Amino acid sequence: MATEMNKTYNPAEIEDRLYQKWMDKKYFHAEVDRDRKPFTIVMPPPNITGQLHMGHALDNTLQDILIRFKRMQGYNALWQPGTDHASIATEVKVAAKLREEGIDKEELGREGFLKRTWEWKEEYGGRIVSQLKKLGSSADWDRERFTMDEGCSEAVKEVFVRLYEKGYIYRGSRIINWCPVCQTSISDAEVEYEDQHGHFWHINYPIIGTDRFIEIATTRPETMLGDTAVAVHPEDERYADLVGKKVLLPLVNREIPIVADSYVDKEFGTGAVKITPAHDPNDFEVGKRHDLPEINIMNDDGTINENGGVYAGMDRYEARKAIVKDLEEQGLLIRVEDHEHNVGTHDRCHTTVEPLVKKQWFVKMEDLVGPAIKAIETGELRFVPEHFDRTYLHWLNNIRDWCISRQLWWGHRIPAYYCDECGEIVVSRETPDVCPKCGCRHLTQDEDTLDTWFSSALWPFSTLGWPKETEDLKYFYPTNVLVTGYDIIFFWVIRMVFSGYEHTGSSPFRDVLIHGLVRDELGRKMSKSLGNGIDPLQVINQYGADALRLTLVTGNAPGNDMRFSEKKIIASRNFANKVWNASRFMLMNIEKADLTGVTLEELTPADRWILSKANTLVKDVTENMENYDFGVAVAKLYDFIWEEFCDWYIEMVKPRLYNEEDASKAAALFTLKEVLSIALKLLHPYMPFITEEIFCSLQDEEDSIMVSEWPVYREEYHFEAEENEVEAIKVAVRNIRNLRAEMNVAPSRKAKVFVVSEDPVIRTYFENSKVFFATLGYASEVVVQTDKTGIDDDAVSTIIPGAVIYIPFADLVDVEKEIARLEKEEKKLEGEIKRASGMLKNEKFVSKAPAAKVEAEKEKLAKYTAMAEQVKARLAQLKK
RNA sequence: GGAAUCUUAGCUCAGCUGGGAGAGCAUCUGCCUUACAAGCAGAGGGUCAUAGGUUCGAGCCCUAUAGGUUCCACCA
Repeated sequence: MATEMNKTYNPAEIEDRLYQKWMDKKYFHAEVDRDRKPFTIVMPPPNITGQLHMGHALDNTLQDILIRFKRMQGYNALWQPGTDHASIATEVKVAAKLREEGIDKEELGREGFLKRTWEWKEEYGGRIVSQLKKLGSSADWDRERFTMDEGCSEAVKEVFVRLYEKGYIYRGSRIINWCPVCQTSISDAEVEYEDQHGHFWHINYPIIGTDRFIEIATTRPETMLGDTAVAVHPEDERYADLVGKKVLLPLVNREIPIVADSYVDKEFGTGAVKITPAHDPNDFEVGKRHDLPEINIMNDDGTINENGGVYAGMDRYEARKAIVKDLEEQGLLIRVEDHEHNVGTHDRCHTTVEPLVKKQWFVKMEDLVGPAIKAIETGELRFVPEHFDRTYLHWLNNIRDWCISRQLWWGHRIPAYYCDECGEIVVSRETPDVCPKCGCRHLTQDEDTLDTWFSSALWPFSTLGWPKETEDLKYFYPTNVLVTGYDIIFFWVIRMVFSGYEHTGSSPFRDVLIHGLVRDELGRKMSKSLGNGIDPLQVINQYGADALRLTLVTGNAPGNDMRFSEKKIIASRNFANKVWNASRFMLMNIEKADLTGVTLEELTPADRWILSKANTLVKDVTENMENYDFGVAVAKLYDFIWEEFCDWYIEMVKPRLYNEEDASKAAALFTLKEVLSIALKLLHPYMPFITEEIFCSLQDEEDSIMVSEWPVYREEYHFEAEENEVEAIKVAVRNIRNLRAEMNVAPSRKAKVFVVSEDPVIRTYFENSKVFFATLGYASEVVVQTDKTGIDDDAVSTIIPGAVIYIPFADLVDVEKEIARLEKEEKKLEGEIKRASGMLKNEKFVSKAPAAKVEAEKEKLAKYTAMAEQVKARLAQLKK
């Protein structure tokens, strides 16, 4: 395989093949194993209507990174996948499809509609799953679940009955948010507020028994049809004498009272408010306080009903126009102002929501939420980044009862039955045959279904078998971490947490890793309407899943939004190619080599240096990954692989590999293989495909990198002295390159390099490194000596700590330029000296700073002082 | 109205418990050096939003201000 490797990495050739291999080998599958520690993540179930978008790609990449990391660390790692039935989204989609076929949902009937929806689910529900696979997701697909499968449905029923029996679920007439288009109630969380231009209509209501009027102002004149009072503030002198009087509601000619209620803001509008208890949440409360009738004037589709008199049958906006016109004709409309206001809309269809009084099912939240609040204090639940616990707590502390019934067909039908004879409500796991109260056999099940999130709330345990006490549940639950976006904390995270405590006695997960949104290049949200969405599948096809994954994690800190762009993808693709070529280089050289029996004693300082660096990398990457700092971890990996390993180590090693006589060739190959293998393993969670492909060509004995052992820090790989040694050589090489570049010396022009040092340790460094120092420093010969014997006075030079390096370029030297270069160096050193000595002269620094810090500064000062002296001496010589 | 968060190189962003400002892209100079031109070597570029404070020492901690983003609440 080695010699067949392409010059550039081609992901399309390998990704599907490797994914199939992983599936065939069951690497993603986890079984209960009491001898191993579990590590569990539940996948936020994507909607069956969904198409993979960048948000999914980010969310699932993060989870896959974690699960692959933990799996390699030896945990029994389970990533539990599945899909969500997405009640409204799916129902709307299927209804639309039926309409295209000329079929009306209502005519088809509930049963027929559900049959068609299940068929639709079978056909399209798996689409998002196959897309997640393209991304490389190592979820346990054998355990794939669906929120409406048998087990999850049983869990839902169980929870409903239990909560009902404990008094947490009740049915009542309350003001709820109604979507006239979807024709269902929705919860507060599903209402999205939008700024809209509107008007403020000032209307005169005539006061009965006088010739006076009271002026009210409204943004929704059509609701006056349902007015049952006018309210003023109790301390408003302007209206004090009017409280208790009655007004004649215009157009409707209903007598309604003027009441005093502190809800009214004296300063706002006219200080008098029309009260429509059936169509406004605040008015509803006022109505309750003053015992006002609730007059519903609207049908479910947003048209005016029979209570609206002549306006009956009109759409709510038509009625508004008509009413304004009629008021104007009667001279009751005083003026119209422009008005900016926030209007609640349905988050699915963006229709303006209509507050209506309806009989619905609710979950009483106050007591249920207690443990979820406490979980933050006790640390049983932790947000990453931490500040999201404030968002979470704020919502919990202000929570209102959760409206859970939906007037939809696709979903879990509410397990409540009504007796046709006596009206008794029976909530039961089984369909009851007889009414427990009157004994008749005429019971009808509630027509409504439950909010989609009611079942999602149970996802972490329903997928593991709850309410049965399964082995899976006992072993894999509670799960370790939940990965999700901040946009879903209210909908989902909170509801899972209180459900977990209520039904299983513990938080469903310990950590919640929050990520941000993937935005477009200009920082805008990716959306269908803007058409600025980038299709992850297209990116995968063009650049590979690994490049996509890498792009999504680089430079991305937890909780922060990121911008996605073609440029970033290309950078990631280039890195993949870099890794590919480094491996190609290795494989081209390793073929004939026999590495058995190579010991650490045989390694050169360069080998030990890179091994030691790799060892540190293992520690850094592991630590950062444990803290969910994937962006930091991957940056360290990137830098190590590209700079240290490719640009330095591989270049250092080339002379040894190209020389058949070199006795340390095997040591070099051993090191290359060892370091590359470590780096690939660390990189695998981020870039699973390319690392697997290379690893398999590298290792014969192991099946797959994804089940290989995660590297650990090894004391025997720690070589501090060699690290210092090679770093010193790197400084020398860099100085020489810089010097040559500034003098415009072509790389092809080699020159003799003299290293002059009185320090025997430094001299040994260069003796040890001659083999690569020569090539990296473009030297025809490297001479290490203790003094300047035999070096031309006008050789160019560069000063490094402990040594001066001379390169005789007789014909090239421009003394003026050389002096200028050295003076620049001198100035730089003097700056350093000033800084260090300044700190050391500060008594407070010396007495208060940690001793190690003070010591380090002293050493630096000595080093720079010595170097500055060398520079000065050299300058004096040149200026002679 | 309340809250969170951000403001660091031309652009996009890192910067871990406070201890000499980083990366990628872009720019400029050289290189087709037998792993890679999707590459190599070198260079330039930042009063870390502003003003105070704490500290021996602040990009990092505290306070205020300005601007951006987001969330929550909402006056009819």
